[in-house]
Amino acid sequence: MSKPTLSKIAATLGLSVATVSKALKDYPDISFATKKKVKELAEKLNYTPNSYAQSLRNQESKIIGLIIPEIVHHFFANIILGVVKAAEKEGYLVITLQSDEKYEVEKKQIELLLNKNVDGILISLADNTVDHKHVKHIKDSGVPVVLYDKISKLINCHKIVIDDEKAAFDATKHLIESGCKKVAHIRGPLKPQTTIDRFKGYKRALKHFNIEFDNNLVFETKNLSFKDGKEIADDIYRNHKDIDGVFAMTDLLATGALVRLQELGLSIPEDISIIGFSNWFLTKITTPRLSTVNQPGYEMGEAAFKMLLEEIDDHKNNRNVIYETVEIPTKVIIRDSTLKH
Amino acid sequence: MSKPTLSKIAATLGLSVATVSKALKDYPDISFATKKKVKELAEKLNYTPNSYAQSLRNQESKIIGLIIPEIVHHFFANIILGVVKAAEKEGYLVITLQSDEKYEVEKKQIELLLNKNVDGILISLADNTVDHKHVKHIKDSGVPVVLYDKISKLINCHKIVIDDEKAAFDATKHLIESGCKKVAHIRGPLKPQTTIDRFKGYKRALKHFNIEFDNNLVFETKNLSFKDGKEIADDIYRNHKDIDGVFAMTDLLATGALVRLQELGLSIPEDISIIGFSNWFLTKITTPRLSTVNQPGYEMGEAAFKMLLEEIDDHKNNRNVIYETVEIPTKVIIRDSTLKH
DNA sequence: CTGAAAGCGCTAACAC
DNA sequence: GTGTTAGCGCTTTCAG
Repeated sequence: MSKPTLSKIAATLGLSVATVSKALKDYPDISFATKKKVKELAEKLNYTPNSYAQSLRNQESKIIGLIIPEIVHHFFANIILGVVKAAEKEGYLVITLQSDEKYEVEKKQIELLLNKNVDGILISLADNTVDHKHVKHIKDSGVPVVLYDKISKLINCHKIVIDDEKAAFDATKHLIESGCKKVAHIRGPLKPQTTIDRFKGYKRALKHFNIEFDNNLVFETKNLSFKDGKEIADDIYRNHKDIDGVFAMTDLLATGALVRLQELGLSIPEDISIIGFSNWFLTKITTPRLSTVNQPGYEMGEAAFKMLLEEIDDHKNNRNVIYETVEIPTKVIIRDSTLKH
Repeated sequence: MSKPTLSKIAATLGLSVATVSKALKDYPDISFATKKKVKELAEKLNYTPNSYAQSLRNQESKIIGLIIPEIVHHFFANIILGVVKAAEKEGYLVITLQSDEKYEVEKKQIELLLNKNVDGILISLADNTVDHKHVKHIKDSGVPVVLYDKISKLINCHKIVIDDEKAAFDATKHLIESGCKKVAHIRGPLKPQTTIDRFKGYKRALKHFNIEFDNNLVFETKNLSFKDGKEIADDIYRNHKDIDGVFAMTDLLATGALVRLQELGLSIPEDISIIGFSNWFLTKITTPRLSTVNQPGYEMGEAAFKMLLEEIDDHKNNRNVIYETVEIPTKVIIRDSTLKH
């Protein structure tokens, strides 16, 4: 019951291995009769080419690597799905690895993937990744690489991102246009670019509506956790009664604030509007349902794979590539935690 | 800048390919001096073996396949993570594919994986999978396969499961022991085994406490959705005022019921206790926080990989295997939606 | 202690 | 139209 090979088919048919190979691939210089014979037997034996041999011969595996900071995560899981489905459509399979948001792990995993001779690598940088030698190393090895979501401007390659600044601008704009006069922002720690960009978008929206920026209305959290959201809500309730709108940098923070403010007796959105960010699953099941910004993970994954494939092809054909950064559009999703206008 | 190979190292060192290969693998019949020379040069050139060639030669790829019904799913994402991390530790990489809970897709993906000559396959059967020829085909191809979570008793292979019946028994028992007199059950559609087993566990718990089973207290839903949970809650409120405990077959159903019952003015857990199933992330952020049953995805993934690896080894060494079914223990997690006792 | 040689299964240039 | 040959890079047996 061992796997049929070209040589076995060749032997039973009294042909050469080369002829069988060509027959199966419909080379024009093989007679119709031979092709028929070969294909029939191959079919009957359930022949499939040995992929190791093909890879060795063709120097390509039709496998790509995907490094993701956190697999158990609504947004990132959507990215995985987008990549996997897009890849499958094009005959590629995906090896997924989790970097745990750690530079050291990321580095090791790049080596694993490179040693496996994958045809390309998709990677979202860990938050604490500052040095980029490891990504450089991928490029030096002649392996195409595409950065998605958390990128670095210092690396020259294709990139797939969302425009965090614009998305945050839109979210804040929605709050203001729906009637909020005093809009607070719950942000994350200083470092990652996403935090900075969303903060910038918030500020730009205020400016756009001629509202003076007030640093007392910006609340910084360490963990982006549900609990952090609740604590900020306490602070708002006690010390900033005049706040009537909150743009939180993640849905989890927003949900924490939403839950706590209601516990404290406020009505949402009548007393205070809240909008989150990411459109996580949980936004659909809060009471009231949370307005948010859709962060299109699936589409990003899809786009990232397509760009990678393009580069793989360019690479095979020795075309030189001009690196692009593609922005996937976001959209404000208005549910019930903000006022309509 | 092309990849160094054994023959390049051999050439520059004036040795044969065979010697270099053996030196790198510390064969005892190579002199220390030669080993040193070879290793130093390999190190310097950053030599890594070509994995295609190794695979072809050794007939193994150190890659396994993982077929999962739904990637964007808290429980399944945890399984992926468990598999990926356990595999990485043993030098294996994981190709992940999503079957969309469809038999046809499942079948196609098994072929993809088999054609890629993976060393083994991990698969959770789609809900609508009834025929098992495709899994049989894996075994016939001589590729180890382990079933996890959604299994079939008709297939003879290693399996990793939780004891749904016992878990449901424990959940119901907790409700009864904490004082509930009339315990309802929200269940899913008839087919999947998990639904059946959890229903059985519910019934056994009633029996264990000498409570008569009442089919009017069993609510069947089609989609296991948040909305379904809400609708059942309406039904309970209108027609079954005496129900004081609910065991829902998923956290989402439980959350729907919890939200709706509170909207209707009931206090939880004072008027009615609710317990869910799976310990999804969302259970921690409901108000009150949802009691549930922990479904250990990470551990299942880990265990599934370990079993697969064992079988891969057995297979390599021509040991014949006795198939086992391993149960990963679950645990009732008491939070605030059920009474303490 | 080292190397020659065979072979894993497939592809493609070239010869016949 | 078909076959021969070489080779992808590595491992391992066997001879020296």
